[in-house]
Amino acid sequence: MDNADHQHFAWLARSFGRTDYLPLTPDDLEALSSAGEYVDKYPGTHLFREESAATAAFVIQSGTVELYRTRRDGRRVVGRVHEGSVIGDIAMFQGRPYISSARALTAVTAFRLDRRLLIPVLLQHPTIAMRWLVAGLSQLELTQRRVLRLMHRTVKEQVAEMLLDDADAYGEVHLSQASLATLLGASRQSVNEALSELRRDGFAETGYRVVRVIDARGLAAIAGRDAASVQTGSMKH
Amino acid sequence: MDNADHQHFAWLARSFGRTDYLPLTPDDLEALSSAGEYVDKYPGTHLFREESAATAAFVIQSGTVELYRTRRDGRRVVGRVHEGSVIGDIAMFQGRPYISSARALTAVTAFRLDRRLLIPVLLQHPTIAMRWLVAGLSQLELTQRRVLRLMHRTVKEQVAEMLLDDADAYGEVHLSQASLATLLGASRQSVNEALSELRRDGFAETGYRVVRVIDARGLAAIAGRDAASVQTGSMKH
DNA sequence: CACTCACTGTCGTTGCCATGACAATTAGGG
DNA sequence: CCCTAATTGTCATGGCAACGACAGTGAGTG
Repeated sequence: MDNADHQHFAWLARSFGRTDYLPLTPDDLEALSSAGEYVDKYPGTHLFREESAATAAFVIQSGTVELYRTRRDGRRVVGRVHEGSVIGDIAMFQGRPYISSARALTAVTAFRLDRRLLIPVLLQHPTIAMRWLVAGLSQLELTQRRVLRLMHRTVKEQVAEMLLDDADAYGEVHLSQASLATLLGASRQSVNEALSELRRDGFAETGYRVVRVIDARGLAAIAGRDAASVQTGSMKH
Repeated sequence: MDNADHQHFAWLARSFGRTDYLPLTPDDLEALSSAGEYVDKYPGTHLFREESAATAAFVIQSGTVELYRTRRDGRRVVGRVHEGSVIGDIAMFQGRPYISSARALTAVTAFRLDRRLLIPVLLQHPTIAMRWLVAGLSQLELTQRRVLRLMHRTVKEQVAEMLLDDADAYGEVHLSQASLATLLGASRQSVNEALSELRRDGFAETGYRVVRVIDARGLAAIAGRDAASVQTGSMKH
């Protein structure tokens, strides 16, 4: 497992955990109800583990799931997902192993869609299958575009862009600086250096495994975006 | 249109023109025959143009098609495709504009699959639709992995890898150094510098709009497929 | 056969960032 | 409540590549 592959998997796992990737509606789930069942997970237990065969996809109903990958030098958390998210679906469709592990952080209820049961049902509901797969295509393309947008910019610009894209509802990004560095393909030291400057200039605050966005407009300026595309909701006064 | 987007589109166009992306079999085409018709194109005429609505996908039956993108500073050829290739399909499924222009270089016969006719037929043949879309997903993922594999290596290593991956049956890559630079996200000068060294060491020859692979093994060694040079440098992150 | 445009080939300068080394701080388990 | 592992914070060094500038060469056109 070399570094580029690790980065690839980290992005994919993170990408498909995003709140804007919600390929299935409640109506869809209703139609697919015969292809799976509800499962309850205690905190700390796994929905699936990386490298194992992707026999099922999961739709989170309630609770929080942590996505991470393991390497020689330890775990790297790549993201957290909540209700509505669909995880493990792309690996399942491709018949590949899961690209990340998924572990319940809180008590979790999920709808488990078993591959063997799901495929025949999808063949009876081809519109759902096509919407789902097209959503996956779009998400993959978006991810690639994000990666390429980050490629040839300074680490400071990359960090600023990353913070804007990945901040949660409280303006916080719950990733270690090492995880950020992995996603950006930069060194931990450079990320730290960039965060130091952002902190000094009052754009962000840093803590243990967390970065808080303070001034989204300032970050957007650094990231080289036009201010119109900032997603904070507090933009319009 | 900024540079990262251009690079993104160039990779996608190139990716889906690859000989290993052949999502449809002759049997599939037989089943889909009512969704389109054969079209003949004279050399120099276009199958489709970038930015226009993707109303159809094309399956090349015979002849050579050139894929290129246009920028302020001129055309950039991103690849050439031959019989069996399916082009324009991903944009069509997503309902997005074409990401590149496709122009016949020789006399070309293609099967044109019109979106409005195709979708209903695919809903009657959901297995074909699912295979097609899953092939698209895999191709996109492969592309992203290729991009990330190239990211944190020297330009010389990137060029070596690119030549190996993209050489045709005669060991030739028909791209200008500027096009290579765009795909790699490097400067034209650096690509030229790298090619100079490869030429000096007898691994490749360069000409006008063409690079010939002379010593594939030597290039493979430079591309970092030996464990020594790559692994040590990428341990830490 | 001019003439133009696109492309190749080179040279300095400048600056960003990977790397290694090490101290300080925080979490979480026993 | 200690103790270890994980994480953050900082510095010096060296190397690669972007950038600007410009000369030389190939290809197509009228």
